[in-house]
Amino acid sequence: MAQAIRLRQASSPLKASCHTCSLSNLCLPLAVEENDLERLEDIVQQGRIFNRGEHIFDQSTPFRSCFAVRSGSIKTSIITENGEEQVTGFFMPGELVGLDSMSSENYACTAKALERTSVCEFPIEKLEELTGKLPELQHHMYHLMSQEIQNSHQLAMLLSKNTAEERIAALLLSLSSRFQRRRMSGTNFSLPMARNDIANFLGLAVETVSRVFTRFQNQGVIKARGREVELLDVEALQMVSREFSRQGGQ
Amino acid sequence: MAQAIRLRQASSPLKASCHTCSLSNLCLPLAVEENDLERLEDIVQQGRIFNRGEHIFDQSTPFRSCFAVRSGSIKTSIITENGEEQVTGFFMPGELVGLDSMSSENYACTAKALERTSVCEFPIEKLEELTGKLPELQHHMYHLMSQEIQNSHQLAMLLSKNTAEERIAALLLSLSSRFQRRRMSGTNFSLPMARNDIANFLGLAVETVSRVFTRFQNQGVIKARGREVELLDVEALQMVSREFSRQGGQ
DNA sequence: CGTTGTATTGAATTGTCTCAACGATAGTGG
DNA sequence: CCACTATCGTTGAGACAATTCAATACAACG
Repeated sequence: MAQAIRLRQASSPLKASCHTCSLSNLCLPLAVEENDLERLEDIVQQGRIFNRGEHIFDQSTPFRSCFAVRSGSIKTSIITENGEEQVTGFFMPGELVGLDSMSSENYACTAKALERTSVCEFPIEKLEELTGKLPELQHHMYHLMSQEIQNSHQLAMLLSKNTAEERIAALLLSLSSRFQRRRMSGTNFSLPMARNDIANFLGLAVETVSRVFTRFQNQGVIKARGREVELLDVEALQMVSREFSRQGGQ
Repeated sequence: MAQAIRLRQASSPLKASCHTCSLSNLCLPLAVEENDLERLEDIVQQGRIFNRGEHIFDQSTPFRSCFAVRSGSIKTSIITENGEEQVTGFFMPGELVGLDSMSSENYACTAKALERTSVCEFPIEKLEELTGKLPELQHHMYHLMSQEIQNSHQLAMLLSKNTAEERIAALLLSLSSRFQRRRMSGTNFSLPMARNDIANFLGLAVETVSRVFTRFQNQGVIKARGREVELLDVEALQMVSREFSRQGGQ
């Protein structure tokens, strides 16, 4: 008892304030009734900070928690038997990382901070227990996981049918809309990831990514300097990204 | 009351017998305690049969149910804005279709029977309700969805980094192991899908698929006649499928 | 001011696609 | 049972997008 009180007090300063979190409309709290929010907050460990390059978790280590990005950004990747890396996703604030590991004892991928990043941790047993009690939350979990499947299908589609230009246009637009969701500029942002990661993620050579960037720039569609990107002609990008199958019919 | 009894009686002959189903070790019953199995059986609609080419459900129609394949096989695909088709998966007996639609009002893809196919239907509201009551079942749902995410990542990887030969070898091995799971021959089976579907799924041209098949055949790795396939040298296929990155190192 | 990692640019190579023709197979109706 | 037709699968030759290899430019950092 006394211990319970002590714990509660001790964790109080660290305890999540989903109530006040600006991302609550994107993250798990979205699904939770105001009066149940405390129960979610009770299981969250909040405020862990990772520096650029640090691992949030590692492939093949015991799967314990899912993580919500609070600020910064994360890349997930799989290391194959050959030692090759495959980037499987980029995660921005409000997005949940680790859903692909819920089928195994160990993490299915490695999550790495692309910049100084703060996360909220949801221990999986507690989360599962809670979703069993809160149907809305369970529904939301299904929703998120399903979304992840769809995203991955979209990616597979992009990789199997689209040209380098189309893939990069699609990525830029995806990032753009994700920035916008957070009420940041959708046309003027800085890429959290290196060219290398983009290339890997999109199944291209780094050189190709570079070439496409400059090609877009020459066409006046974007302005790029290193990681700093400005989308000058969003419509053109949209054209490009869905303009496969039709030949040249701009 | 009387109605309840009537319903129970009426549905009795159609009611699922997960108890006796040979696929219960792959499907949802896997996660359910013996004494809870009835509750799962209560929500299942079993025994719907579809002929080759018939749609189990259609993209953009209201999402109502997930389906477990009982016999036969299913392909799922997305139709893009351009009218292009993208095959997103093949489903064999014991596997669950529709998980990618749980984030939306409507089905995210179309499911089509590749041959005469029998399915069990799980209405989604009832399923969600039940998973809220049976933690093991909830866990299993998370497991399946997570698996689906991983599969899709694997596919993305295959599409982005591997050659035509590697992709096809991987597909053949995947099918092989899925046949084996059902205690069927893993080296001698007939492909449920057309070359066209294989090509679409793997992001290749039909011609390329054809060429690789004959190449494998000339190398004595497989024997193929139409959809009938025999894997003559499984190890060679395994070599091929994971032998990217290393150059020429047979 | 080198050093290291990251990004860009160029030239040559190649795997896969496209286009096109042909063969095989299955289903249909006379 | 045999054409007839449609669909599916195979094979060949040329084109092209992206890769690979190689060199250079740029930025951050101790």
